[in-house]
Amino acid sequence: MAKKELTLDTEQKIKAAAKEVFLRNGFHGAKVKDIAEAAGVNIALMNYYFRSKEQLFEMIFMETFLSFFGRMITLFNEETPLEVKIWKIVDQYTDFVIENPLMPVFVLSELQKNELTFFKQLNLPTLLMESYMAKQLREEAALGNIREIEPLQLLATLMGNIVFPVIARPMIKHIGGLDQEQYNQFLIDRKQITPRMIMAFLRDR
Amino acid sequence: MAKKELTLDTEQKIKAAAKEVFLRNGFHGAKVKDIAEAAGVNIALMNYYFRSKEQLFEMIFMETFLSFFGRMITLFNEETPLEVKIWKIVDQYTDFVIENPLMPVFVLSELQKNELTFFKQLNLPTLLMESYMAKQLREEAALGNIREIEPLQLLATLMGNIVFPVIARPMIKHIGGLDQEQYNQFLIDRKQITPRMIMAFLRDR
DNA sequence: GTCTATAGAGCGATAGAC
DNA sequence: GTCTATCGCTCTATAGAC
Repeated sequence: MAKKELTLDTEQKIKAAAKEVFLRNGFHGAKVKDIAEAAGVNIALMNYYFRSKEQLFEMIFMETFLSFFGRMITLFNEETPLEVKIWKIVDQYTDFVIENPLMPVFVLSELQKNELTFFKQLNLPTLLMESYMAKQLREEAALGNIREIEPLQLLATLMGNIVFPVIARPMIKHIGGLDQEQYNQFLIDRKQITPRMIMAFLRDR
Repeated sequence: MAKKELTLDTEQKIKAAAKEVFLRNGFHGAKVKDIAEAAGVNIALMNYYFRSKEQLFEMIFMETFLSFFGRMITLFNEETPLEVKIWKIVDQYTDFVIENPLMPVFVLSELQKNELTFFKQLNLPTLLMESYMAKQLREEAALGNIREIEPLQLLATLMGNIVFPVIARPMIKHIGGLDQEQYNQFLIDRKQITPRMIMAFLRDR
Protein backbone atom coordinates (compact mmCIF):
# COMPACT_ATOMS: atom_id res chain seq x y z
CA MET A 1 0.00 0.00 0.00
CA ALA A 2 2.85 2.33 0.86
CA LYS A 3 4.47 1.01 -2.30
CA LYS A 4 1.38 1.83 -4.37
CA GLU A 5 1.21 5.34 -3.00
CA LEU A 6 4.84 5.91 -3.82
CA THR A 7 4.26 4.70 -7.36
CA LEU A 8 1.38 7.06 -7.92
CA ASP A 9 3.41 9.84 -6.49
CA THR A 10 6.25 9.48 -8.97
CA GLU A 11 3.84 9.09 -11.86
CA GLN A 12 1.98 12.22 -10.84
CA LYS A 13 5.21 14.11 -10.33
CA ILE A 14 6.32 13.30 -13.87
CA LYS A 15 2.93 14.22 -15.26
CA ALA A 16 2.89 17.56 -13.47
CA ALA A 17 6.39 18.35 -14.68
CA ALA A 18 5.47 17.36 -18.22
CA LYS A 19 2.41 19.57 -18.14
CA GLU A 20 4.47 22.54 -17.07
CA VAL A 21 7.16 22.01 -19.70
CA PHE A 22 4.75 21.23 -22.53
CA LEU A 23 2.57 24.24 -21.77
CA ARG A 24 5.55 26.56 -21.69
CA ASN A 25 7.38 25.25 -24.76
CA GLY A 26 4.92 23.27 -26.87
CA PHE A 27 5.52 19.73 -28.11
CA HIS A 28 8.57 20.40 -30.26
CA GLY A 29 10.11 22.91 -27.89
CA ALA A 30 9.79 20.57 -24.91
CA LYS A 31 12.67 18.14 -24.46
CA VAL A 32 12.30 14.93 -22.47
CA LYS A 33 15.45 15.85 -20.59
CA ASP A 34 13.78 19.07 -19.35
CA ILE A 35 10.73 17.14 -18.20
CA ALA A 36 12.82 14.53 -16.40
CA GLU A 37 14.85 17.24 -14.66
CA ALA A 38 11.75 19.18 -13.66
CA ALA A 39 10.31 15.99 -12.20
CA GLY A 40 13.56 15.08 -10.45
CA VAL A 41 13.85 11.72 -12.20
CA ASN A 42 15.73 10.40 -15.22
CA ILE A 43 14.57 9.76 -18.73
CA ALA A 44 14.43 5.99 -18.35
CA LEU A 45 11.89 6.32 -15.57
CA MET A 46 9.74 8.64 -17.65
CA ASN A 47 9.56 6.05 -20.38
CA TYR A 48 8.91 3.33 -17.83
CA TYR A 49 5.68 5.10 -16.90
CA PHE A 50 4.62 6.68 -20.17
CA ARG A 51 6.41 4.70 -22.92
CA SER A 52 7.19 7.76 -25.09
CA LYS A 53 7.15 11.52 -25.36
CA GLU A 54 4.21 11.29 -27.78
CA GLN A 55 2.04 9.31 -25.40
CA LEU A 56 2.83 11.58 -22.50
CA PHE A 57 2.00 14.58 -24.65
CA GLU A 58 -1.29 13.18 -25.86
CA MET A 59 -2.39 12.53 -22.31
CA ILE A 60 -1.46 16.04 -21.20
CA PHE A 61 -3.04 17.63 -24.25
CA MET A 62 -6.29 15.74 -23.87
CA GLU A 63 -6.68 16.70 -20.24
CA THR A 64 -5.77 20.31 -20.94
CA PHE A 65 -8.15 20.67 -23.85
CA LEU A 66 -11.01 19.11 -21.92
CA SER A 67 -10.37 21.49 -19.07
CA PHE A 68 -10.17 24.53 -21.38
CA PHE A 69 -13.29 23.73 -23.35
CA GLY A 70 -15.22 21.85 -20.68
CA ARG A 71 -15.04 24.78 -18.32
CA MET A 72 -16.83 26.95 -20.86
CA ILE A 73 -19.46 24.33 -21.65
CA THR A 74 -20.17 23.86 -17.96
CA LEU A 75 -20.79 27.58 -17.66
CA PHE A 76 -22.98 27.47 -20.79
CA ASN A 77 -25.16 24.90 -19.08
CA GLU A 78 -25.89 26.80 -15.89
CA GLU A 79 -29.60 27.31 -15.53
CA THR A 80 -29.56 31.00 -14.67
CA PRO A 81 -31.18 33.83 -16.66
CA LEU A 82 -29.31 34.83 -19.80
CA GLU A 83 -27.93 38.17 -18.71
CA VAL A 84 -26.85 36.92 -15.30
CA LYS A 85 -25.13 34.01 -16.96
CA ILE A 86 -23.21 36.10 -19.44
CA TRP A 87 -21.82 38.23 -16.63
CA LYS A 88 -20.94 35.11 -14.70
CA ILE A 89 -19.23 33.42 -17.64
CA VAL A 90 -17.02 36.43 -18.25
CA ASP A 91 -16.19 36.74 -14.56
CA GLN A 92 -15.39 33.09 -13.97
CA TYR A 93 -13.70 32.27 -17.25
CA THR A 94 -11.51 35.35 -16.87
CA ASP A 95 -10.41 34.09 -13.46
CA PHE A 96 -9.82 30.69 -14.99
CA VAL A 97 -7.47 31.97 -17.71
CA ILE A 98 -5.69 34.29 -15.27
CA GLU A 99 -4.91 31.20 -13.21
CA ASN A 100 -3.92 29.22 -16.32
CA PRO A 101 -2.31 31.82 -18.57
CA LEU A 102 -0.38 29.38 -20.76
CA MET A 103 -3.31 27.10 -21.42
CA PRO A 104 -5.05 28.94 -24.29
CA VAL A 105 -2.06 29.43 -26.56
CA PHE A 106 -0.90 25.87 -25.86
CA VAL A 107 -4.24 24.31 -26.74
CA LEU A 108 -4.87 26.42 -29.81
CA SER A 109 -1.40 26.34 -31.29
CA GLU A 110 -0.96 22.58 -30.85
CA LEU A 111 -4.40 22.06 -32.34
CA GLN A 112 -3.24 23.97 -35.41
CA LYS A 113 -0.04 21.98 -35.86
CA ASN A 114 -1.10 18.44 -35.17
CA GLU A 115 -3.69 16.00 -36.33
CA LEU A 116 -5.01 14.86 -32.99
CA THR A 117 -7.17 11.79 -33.35
CA PHE A 118 -8.75 11.97 -29.90
CA PHE A 119 -9.95 15.48 -30.72
CA LYS A 120 -11.83 14.39 -33.82
CA GLN A 121 -13.63 11.71 -31.87
CA LEU A 122 -15.18 14.17 -29.41
CA ASN A 123 -18.76 15.05 -30.19
CA LEU A 124 -18.36 18.77 -29.71
CA PRO A 125 -21.18 20.00 -31.99
CA THR A 126 -23.80 18.25 -29.88
CA LEU A 127 -22.35 19.63 -26.65
CA LEU A 128 -22.82 23.16 -27.89
CA MET A 129 -26.12 22.90 -29.71
CA GLU A 130 -27.83 21.03 -26.91
CA SER A 131 -26.49 23.30 -24.19
CA TYR A 132 -28.90 25.23 -22.02
CA MET A 133 -27.42 28.40 -23.45
CA ALA A 134 -28.47 27.45 -26.99
CA LYS A 135 -32.02 26.82 -25.78
CA GLN A 136 -32.09 30.16 -23.96
CA LEU A 137 -30.88 32.08 -27.00
CA ARG A 138 -33.63 30.55 -29.15
CA GLU A 139 -36.34 31.25 -26.59
CA GLU A 140 -35.35 34.82 -25.79
CA ALA A 141 -35.07 35.63 -29.48
CA ALA A 142 -38.51 34.13 -30.13
CA LEU A 143 -39.92 36.34 -27.37
CA GLY A 144 -38.30 39.34 -29.00
CA ASN A 145 -36.15 40.07 -25.95
CA ILE A 146 -32.88 39.75 -27.82
CA ARG A 147 -31.52 39.68 -31.31
CA GLU A 148 -31.04 36.26 -32.94
CA ILE A 149 -27.54 34.86 -32.65
CA GLU A 150 -25.93 31.51 -33.35
CA PRO A 151 -24.55 29.85 -30.23
CA LEU A 152 -21.23 29.36 -32.02
CA GLN A 153 -20.99 33.10 -32.71
CA LEU A 154 -21.65 33.86 -29.07
CA LEU A 155 -19.03 31.32 -28.03
CA ALA A 156 -16.46 32.84 -30.38
CA THR A 157 -17.29 36.32 -29.13
CA LEU A 158 -17.00 35.37 -25.48
CA MET A 159 -13.78 33.45 -25.98
CA GLY A 160 -12.33 36.09 -28.25
CA ASN A 161 -12.91 38.80 -25.68
CA ILE A 162 -11.77 36.78 -22.68
CA VAL A 163 -9.05 34.57 -24.11
CA PHE A 164 -7.39 36.74 -26.74
CA PRO A 165 -5.93 39.24 -24.25
CA VAL A 166 -4.27 36.28 -22.52
CA ILE A 167 -2.96 34.77 -25.74
CA ALA A 168 -1.58 38.18 -26.66
CA ARG A 169 -0.19 38.92 -23.19
CA PRO A 170 3.38 39.81 -24.23
CA MET A 171 2.05 42.09 -26.95
CA ILE A 172 -0.58 43.75 -24.74
CA LYS A 173 1.90 44.31 -21.94
CA HIS A 174 4.39 45.85 -24.31
CA ILE A 175 1.96 48.02 -26.25
CA GLY A 176 0.43 49.34 -23.05
CA GLY A 177 3.74 49.55 -21.20
CA LEU A 178 2.11 47.52 -18.41
CA ASP A 179 3.79 45.64 -15.57
CA GLN A 180 2.28 42.38 -14.37
CA GLU A 181 -0.06 44.04 -11.91
CA GLN A 182 -1.32 46.58 -14.43
CA TYR A 183 -1.80 43.82 -16.94
CA ASN A 184 -3.95 41.84 -14.50
CA GLN A 185 -5.98 44.97 -13.86
CA PHE A 186 -6.43 45.32 -17.60
CA LEU A 187 -7.97 41.83 -17.68
CA ILE A 188 -10.15 42.60 -14.67
CA ASP A 189 -11.41 45.79 -16.37
CA ARG A 190 -12.63 43.61 -19.21
CA LYS A 191 -15.00 41.86 -16.81
CA GLN A 192 -17.15 44.99 -17.16
CA ILE A 193 -16.55 45.75 -20.81
CA THR A 194 -17.22 42.36 -22.35
CA PRO A 195 -20.63 41.54 -20.83
CA ARG A 196 -21.85 45.11 -21.27
CA MET A 197 -20.85 44.99 -24.91
CA ILE A 198 -22.50 41.65 -25.56
CA MET A 199 -25.71 42.66 -23.80
CA ALA A 200 -25.81 45.99 -25.62
CA PHE A 201 -25.53 44.08 -28.89
CA LEU A 202 -28.17 41.51 -28.03
CA ARG A 203 -30.66 44.20 -27.02
CA ASP A 204 -29.89 46.60 -29.86
CA ARG A 205 -32.17 46.11 -32.84
CA MET B 1 23.13 42.36 -63.57
CA ALA B 2 21.63 39.07 -64.64
CA LYS B 3 23.84 37.52 -61.98
CA LYS B 4 22.53 39.87 -59.33
CA GLU B 5 18.95 39.09 -60.21
CA LEU B 6 19.62 35.39 -59.98
CA THR B 7 21.16 35.91 -56.55
CA LEU B 8 18.19 37.77 -55.24
CA ASP B 9 15.99 35.14 -56.66
CA THR B 10 17.55 32.30 -54.71
CA GLU B 11 17.65 34.35 -51.56
CA GLN B 12 13.99 35.26 -51.93
CA LYS B 13 13.09 31.66 -52.71
CA ILE B 14 14.71 30.48 -49.50
CA LYS B 15 13.06 33.23 -47.51
CA ALA B 16 9.63 32.44 -48.90
CA ALA B 17 10.08 28.77 -48.16
CA ALA B 18 11.28 29.54 -44.64
CA LYS B 19 8.29 31.74 -44.01
CA GLU B 20 5.93 29.00 -45.05
CA VAL B 21 7.59 26.33 -42.94
CA PHE B 22 8.07 28.53 -39.87
CA LEU B 23 4.47 29.73 -39.96
CA ARG B 24 3.14 26.22 -40.24
CA ASN B 25 5.37 24.56 -37.66
CA GLY B 26 6.86 27.25 -35.42
CA PHE B 27 10.55 27.64 -34.70
CA HIS B 28 11.12 24.29 -32.98
CA GLY B 29 8.83 22.34 -35.27
CA ALA B 30 10.48 23.70 -38.41
CA LYS B 31 13.55 21.75 -39.57
CA VAL B 32 16.19 23.33 -41.77
CA LYS B 33 15.95 20.29 -44.00
CA ASP B 34 12.25 21.04 -44.62
CA ILE B 35 13.01 24.64 -45.49
CA ALA B 36 15.81 23.67 -47.87
CA GLU B 37 13.59 21.12 -49.58
CA ALA B 38 10.70 23.56 -49.89
CA ALA B 39 13.09 26.08 -51.46
CA GLY B 40 14.60 23.49 -53.80
CA VAL B 41 18.13 24.04 -52.49
CA ASN B 42 20.38 22.34 -49.96
CA ILE B 43 21.19 23.24 -46.38
CA ALA B 44 24.64 24.59 -47.16
CA LEU B 45 23.17 27.21 -49.45
CA MET B 46 20.68 28.28 -46.83
CA ASN B 47 23.49 28.93 -44.41
CA TYR B 48 25.48 30.68 -47.10
CA TYR B 49 22.72 33.29 -47.33
CA PHE B 50 21.43 33.41 -43.77
CA ARG B 51 24.21 32.02 -41.57
CA SER B 52 21.91 30.11 -39.23
CA LYS B 53 18.37 28.94 -38.54
CA GLU B 54 18.09 31.50 -35.73
CA GLN B 55 18.98 34.44 -37.94
CA LEU B 56 16.63 33.32 -40.67
CA PHE B 57 13.87 32.93 -38.12
CA GLU B 58 14.42 36.33 -36.57
CA MET B 59 14.17 37.98 -39.95
CA ILE B 60 10.95 36.15 -40.79
CA PHE B 61 9.45 36.79 -37.40
CA MET B 62 10.23 40.48 -37.47
CA GLU B 63 8.65 40.95 -40.89
CA THR B 64 5.62 38.91 -39.93
CA PHE B 65 5.02 40.73 -36.66
CA LEU B 66 5.38 44.12 -38.30
CA SER B 67 2.87 43.10 -40.94
CA PHE B 68 0.42 41.72 -38.36
CA PHE B 69 0.57 44.70 -36.03
CA GLY B 70 1.36 47.40 -38.57
CA ARG B 71 -1.70 46.58 -40.57
CA MET B 72 -3.90 47.32 -37.57
CA ILE B 73 -2.05 50.52 -36.69
CA THR B 74 -2.39 51.75 -40.25
CA LEU B 75 -6.13 51.23 -40.03
CA PHE B 76 -6.17 52.97 -36.63
CA ASN B 77 -4.63 56.02 -38.27
CA GLU B 78 -7.13 56.47 -41.07
CA GLU B 79 -8.76 59.84 -40.82
CA THR B 80 -12.37 58.78 -41.25
CA PRO B 81 -15.20 59.21 -38.73
CA LEU B 82 -15.12 56.78 -35.82
CA GLU B 83 -18.04 54.57 -36.74
CA VAL B 84 -17.07 54.33 -40.39
CA LYS B 85 -13.57 53.42 -39.34
CA ILE B 86 -14.59 50.68 -36.96
CA TRP B 87 -16.64 49.04 -39.69
CA LYS B 88 -13.73 49.37 -42.07
CA ILE B 89 -11.18 47.95 -39.64
CA VAL B 90 -13.29 44.87 -39.05
CA ASP B 91 -13.91 44.41 -42.75
CA GLN B 92 -10.32 44.82 -43.87
CA TYR B 93 -8.55 43.13 -40.99
CA THR B 94 -10.89 40.15 -41.36
CA ASP B 95 -9.91 39.88 -45.02
CA PHE B 96 -6.28 40.20 -43.99
CA VAL B 97 -6.39 37.28 -41.55
CA ILE B 98 -8.45 35.16 -43.94
CA GLU B 99 -5.61 35.60 -46.44
CA ASN B 100 -2.97 34.93 -43.76
CA PRO B 101 -4.62 32.36 -41.51
CA LEU B 102 -1.43 31.05 -39.91
CA MET B 103 0.00 34.46 -39.07
CA PRO B 104 -1.81 35.20 -35.79
CA VAL B 105 -1.07 31.97 -33.97
CA PHE B 106 2.51 32.05 -35.23
CA VAL B 107 3.17 35.58 -34.02
CA LEU B 108 1.44 35.18 -30.68
CA SER B 109 2.76 31.77 -29.76
CA GLU B 110 6.37 32.56 -30.68
CA LEU B 111 6.09 35.80 -28.75
CA GLN B 112 5.09 33.79 -25.71
CA LYS B 113 7.97 31.32 -25.98
CA ASN B 114 10.91 33.48 -26.90
CA GLU B 115 12.64 36.56 -25.63
CA LEU B 116 12.81 38.55 -28.84
CA THR B 117 15.14 41.50 -28.49
CA PHE B 118 13.98 43.33 -31.59
CA PHE B 119 10.45 43.26 -30.25
CA LYS B 120 11.38 45.05 -27.03
CA GLN B 121 13.10 47.79 -28.97
CA LEU B 122 9.96 48.76 -30.88
CA ASN B 123 8.21 51.79 -29.46
CA LEU B 124 4.74 50.31 -29.57
CA PRO B 125 3.12 52.32 -26.76
CA THR B 126 3.68 55.58 -28.63
CA LEU B 127 2.31 54.14 -31.85
CA LEU B 128 -0.98 53.34 -30.18
CA MET B 129 -1.40 56.34 -27.90
CA GLU B 130 -0.57 58.83 -30.60
CA SER B 131 -2.72 57.20 -33.23
CA TYR B 132 -5.58 59.12 -34.79
CA MET B 133 -7.94 56.58 -33.25
CA ALA B 134 -6.80 57.47 -29.72
CA LYS B 135 -7.42 61.14 -30.43
CA GLN B 136 -10.87 60.38 -31.83
CA LEU B 137 -11.88 58.31 -28.82
CA ARG B 138 -10.92 61.15 -26.46
CA GLU B 139 -12.75 63.76 -28.49
CA GLU B 140 -15.94 61.81 -29.02
CA ALA B 141 -16.08 60.88 -25.35
CA ALA B 142 -15.56 64.54 -24.36
CA LEU B 143 -18.47 65.48 -26.62
CA GLY B 144 -20.59 62.85 -24.93
CA ASN B 145 -21.12 60.95 -28.16
CA ILE B 146 -19.58 57.74 -26.85
CA ARG B 147 -18.58 56.09 -23.62
CA GLU B 148 -14.97 56.52 -22.48
CA ILE B 149 -12.68 53.66 -23.46
CA GLU B 150 -8.93 53.11 -23.40
CA PRO B 151 -7.44 52.67 -26.87
CA LEU B 152 -5.75 49.47 -25.66
CA GLN B 153 -9.10 48.02 -24.62
CA LEU B 154 -10.56 48.82 -28.00
CA LEU B 155 -7.55 47.25 -29.70
CA ALA B 156 -7.88 44.09 -27.62
CA THR B 157 -11.61 43.94 -28.33
CA LEU B 158 -11.18 44.37 -32.06
CA MET B 159 -8.37 41.86 -32.29
CA GLY B 160 -10.09 39.42 -30.00
CA ASN B 161 -13.22 39.43 -32.12
CA ILE B 162 -11.43 39.31 -35.46
CA VAL B 163 -8.33 37.26 -34.73
CA PHE B 164 -9.49 34.74 -32.15
CA PRO B 165 -11.82 32.86 -34.54
CA VAL B 166 -8.80 32.40 -36.83
CA ILE B 167 -6.50 31.25 -34.03
CA ALA B 168 -9.19 28.80 -32.97
CA ARG B 169 -10.01 27.65 -36.49
CA PRO B 170 -9.66 23.89 -35.92
CA MET B 171 -11.79 24.14 -32.78
CA ILE B 172 -14.45 26.36 -34.37
CA LYS B 173 -14.69 24.15 -37.43
CA HIS B 174 -15.07 21.05 -35.33
CA ILE B 175 -17.53 22.48 -32.79
CA GLY B 176 -19.71 23.86 -35.56
CA GLY B 177 -19.24 20.88 -37.86
CA LEU B 178 -18.22 23.36 -40.56
CA ASP B 179 -16.40 22.67 -43.82
CA GLN B 180 -13.93 25.23 -45.14
CA GLU B 181 -16.57 27.21 -47.01
CA GLN B 182 -18.95 27.33 -44.07
CA TYR B 183 -16.07 28.36 -41.83
CA ASN B 184 -15.20 31.27 -44.11
CA GLN B 185 -18.84 32.31 -44.10
CA PHE B 186 -18.74 32.20 -40.30
CA LEU B 187 -15.88 34.72 -40.39
CA ILE B 188 -17.70 36.89 -42.91
CA ASP B 189 -20.81 36.90 -40.70
CA ARG B 190 -18.68 38.40 -37.96
CA LYS B 191 -18.06 41.45 -40.14
CA GLN B 192 -21.60 42.47 -39.13
CA ILE B 193 -21.59 41.26 -35.54
CA THR B 194 -18.33 42.77 -34.33
CA PRO B 195 -18.78 46.41 -35.38
CA ARG B 196 -22.45 46.42 -34.38
CA MET B 197 -21.48 45.11 -30.97
CA ILE B 198 -18.71 47.62 -30.44
CA MET B 199 -20.87 50.54 -31.56
CA ALA B 200 -23.76 49.41 -29.39
CA PHE B 201 -21.39 49.35 -26.45
CA LEU B 202 -19.84 52.73 -27.16
CA ARG B 203 -23.25 54.37 -27.47
CA ASP B 204 -24.88 52.58 -24.54
CA ARG B 205 -24.65 54.55 -21.28
C1' DG C 1 10.68 0.92 -9.36
C1' DT C 2 14.89 3.32 -10.31
C1' DC C 3 19.31 3.87 -11.97
C1' DT C 4 23.68 4.17 -15.47
C1' DA C 5 25.28 3.58 -19.85
C1' DT C 6 24.67 3.66 -24.48
C1' DA C 7 22.50 2.83 -28.88
C1' DG C 8 20.84 4.90 -33.03
C1' DA C 9 18.69 8.43 -35.44
C1' DG C 10 18.31 13.27 -36.56
C1' DC C 11 19.77 17.83 -36.13
C1' DG C 12 22.30 22.31 -37.57
C1' DA C 13 26.54 23.88 -39.36
C1' DT C 14 30.73 23.86 -42.16
C1' DA C 15 34.93 22.41 -45.01
C1' DG C 16 36.25 22.05 -49.37
C1' DA C 17 35.53 20.87 -54.33
C1' DC C 18 33.70 22.87 -58.47
C1' DG D 1 26.92 30.60 -56.01
C1' DT D 2 26.10 25.89 -55.39
C1' DC D 3 27.07 21.33 -54.33
C1' DT D 4 28.64 16.75 -51.61
C1' DA D 5 30.43 14.88 -47.66
C1' DT D 6 30.86 14.85 -43.04
C1' DC D 7 31.53 16.59 -38.29
C1' DG D 8 29.93 17.04 -33.64
C1' DC D 9 26.15 17.50 -31.00
C1' DT D 10 21.52 16.59 -29.10
C1' DC D 11 17.64 13.99 -29.09
C1' DT D 12 14.55 9.93 -27.74
C1' DA D 13 14.45 5.36 -26.39
C1' DT D 14 16.13 1.07 -24.34
C1' DA D 15 19.20 -2.66 -22.37
C1' DG D 16 20.63 -4.33 -18.31
C1' DA D 17 22.29 -3.83 -13.41
C1' DC D 18 20.49 -3.23 -8.81
